[in-house]
Amino acid sequence: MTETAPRPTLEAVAARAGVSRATVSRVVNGGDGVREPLVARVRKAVEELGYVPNQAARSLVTRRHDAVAVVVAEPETRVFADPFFALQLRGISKELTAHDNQLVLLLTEGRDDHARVGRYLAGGHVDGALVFSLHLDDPLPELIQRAGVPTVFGGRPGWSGDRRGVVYVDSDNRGGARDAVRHLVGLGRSRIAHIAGALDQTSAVDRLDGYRDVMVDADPRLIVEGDFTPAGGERAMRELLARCPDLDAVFAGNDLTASGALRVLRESGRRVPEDVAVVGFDDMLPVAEQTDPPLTTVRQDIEEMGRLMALLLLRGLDRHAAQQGIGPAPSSVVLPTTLVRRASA
Amino acid sequence: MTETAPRPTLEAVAARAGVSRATVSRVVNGGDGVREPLVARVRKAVEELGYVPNQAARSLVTRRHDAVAVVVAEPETRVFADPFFALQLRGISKELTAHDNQLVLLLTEGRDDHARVGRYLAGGHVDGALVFSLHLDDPLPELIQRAGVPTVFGGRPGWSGDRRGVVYVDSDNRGGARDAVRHLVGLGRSRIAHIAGALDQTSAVDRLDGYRDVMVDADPRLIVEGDFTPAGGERAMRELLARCPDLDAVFAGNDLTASGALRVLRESGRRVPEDVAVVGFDDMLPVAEQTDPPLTTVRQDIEEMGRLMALLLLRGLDRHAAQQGIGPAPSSVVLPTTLVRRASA
DNA sequence: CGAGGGCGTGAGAGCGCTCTCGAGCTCGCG
DNA sequence: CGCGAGCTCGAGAGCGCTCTCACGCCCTCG
Repeated sequence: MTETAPRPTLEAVAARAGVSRATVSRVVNGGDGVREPLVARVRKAVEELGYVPNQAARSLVTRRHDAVAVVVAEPETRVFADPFFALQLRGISKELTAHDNQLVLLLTEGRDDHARVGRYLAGGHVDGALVFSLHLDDPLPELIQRAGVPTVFGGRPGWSGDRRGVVYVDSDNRGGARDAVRHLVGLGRSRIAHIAGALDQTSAVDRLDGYRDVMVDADPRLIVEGDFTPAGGERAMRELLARCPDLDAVFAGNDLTASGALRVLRESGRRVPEDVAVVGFDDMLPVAEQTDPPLTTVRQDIEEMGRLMALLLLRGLDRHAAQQGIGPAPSSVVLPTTLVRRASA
Repeated sequence: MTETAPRPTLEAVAARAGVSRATVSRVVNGGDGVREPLVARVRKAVEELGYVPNQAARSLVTRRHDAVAVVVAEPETRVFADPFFALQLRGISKELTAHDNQLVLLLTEGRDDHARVGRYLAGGHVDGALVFSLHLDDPLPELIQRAGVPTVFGGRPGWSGDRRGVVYVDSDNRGGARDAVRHLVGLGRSRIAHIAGALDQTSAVDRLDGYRDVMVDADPRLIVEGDFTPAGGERAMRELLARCPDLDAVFAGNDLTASGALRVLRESGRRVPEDVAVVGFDDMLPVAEQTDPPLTTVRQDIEEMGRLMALLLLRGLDRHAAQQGIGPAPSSVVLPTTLVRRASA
């Protein structure tokens, strides 16, 4: 806790360099149209005074903030239990930093928080928003749409409203799930179970759909809804073993679920992969590599998803600033997944 | 990606309510000294126009931003591998939100980023900073000290510079470690090993000190430096078993380390806790509860640490604003830990 | 009944910046 | 040698807000 010193203004720099405020401003913002000797003088003055532009004053006139809100709807603590969120955040941070934008983090906690977030976004404090809205019934996307803030969603928003202009970045959950199940089929398995994630999330739904694409007439008893947690995986696996003791493979909705399932399989005396082959989803490294046996899983590049979200948003903002001029309107991106073979299948 | 509508200004509200800008401003900022009928009229106009104050304009004159930077120095990906960071962030977010402050997240990636962060903080874009600086040789604290931004550190900064006025929030790592080791002693164990964290972090050093407090003349071969990861725990455990096959207990630097150690112990045919008792640190729930056997560990309230950091900073800022007037200068806080007994010791 | 003291309100300056506009200069070409 | 085009630069307005200050009103007290 130290004292804040008074900071030099444009005026001060101008005086020191013997030029006008306007010229200093030009130099600070790129220096086009200013002759070299002056540029040098101004740069020197800036350096000597340790001048840093006052962002508030600048925003006041430009109406840009060079700041982006990242909204994480977090009704459950689950989001924090796995590193998913952190990785995505890192990707976002990298991209924003590269474009000199700030990251304003908004974590929501329950319904009343939504209003707060809506107000903040509508308040025009940021140029755009990156929104993680996991659940189908989430009111947040609608709120944001109404706030009129340029937005990119993380994951396909499961959302019944007006879909025009909605931009999102997602993994190819369905395709990845198909690859996983096909892999199991290729291994000669036929009684392939699926532990889904909570089905109010589009990622869980899409993975289930992918499973069904391959297992066209699957025994419905082979499908159980989990919740993307290890504990949920255990519960689901127990139920599956009770229902269908003859199952010979499990496609788990994510790696955490798979880790729980593996534990239960081991307890029950099943050998993995000999008796039951297991495939996960995510390739969450600390999890997938540390399970026993190491997990065969579907990799999605989470950090890249974050990076891309930020990139898409910034592109959109540029377009916005340029009066819809340059380039095509950004559209949603679905990233491919890859199957990573380890020992469990 | 939608259009942004033009937002109403104070002027507009004033016109609609038939009062001056000054009066509207007063109402918006609490309404003291304005008579009831006017207050009501202004409130109505605000409501009808959907007026939201322009934060940039406000900051320009008040020199407050109601925003706090959270700086996470992250030379290693480790920070993201465990939910530690996310939990702390959540605590911070809650407290900031409760005081209507925004959270600006700054993730650093390598040395060159430090300069960027320093510049940003010095730029006066935020009122204060919460800094997680894990490593002893980190230049960040010094940079920030020089930037003159009110700051609270997460974890005791291991830092050779001027310590006056440095405020931090930390767990009682040393005391917690003592409790853990005493517990093992109480269980009748005498060959108690310690897998430390990377010793360029104060938390690791403090825990090691706590271990030494109890094991005053410990066999030095019983101490191995790990790195707070499961893989590091495995490596360390192997080395310990090779060096001291007769060990009967392990105090691991954190839960992740313990999980790795448990795996190696199981491999080597040791029973836990019968042959070797194991205690961890953190009580990281998804980890500690899911190990086999469930982990006895030292709990620290991570979210509370975050909350407290934010609270301390905001208090400091108030004092700052009030010309050092009210209340005592905030000082560092060390939070107590508690031993959580499960099956592993 | 008049003077004095609040209290509530409005006028206006100014926070630090960007950006438009016009003045002055240089240069090229007829 | 003259004139217009094209640069470079400075003057000044204004972004939306807060805050000081002064003015007018009402109330109180002598």
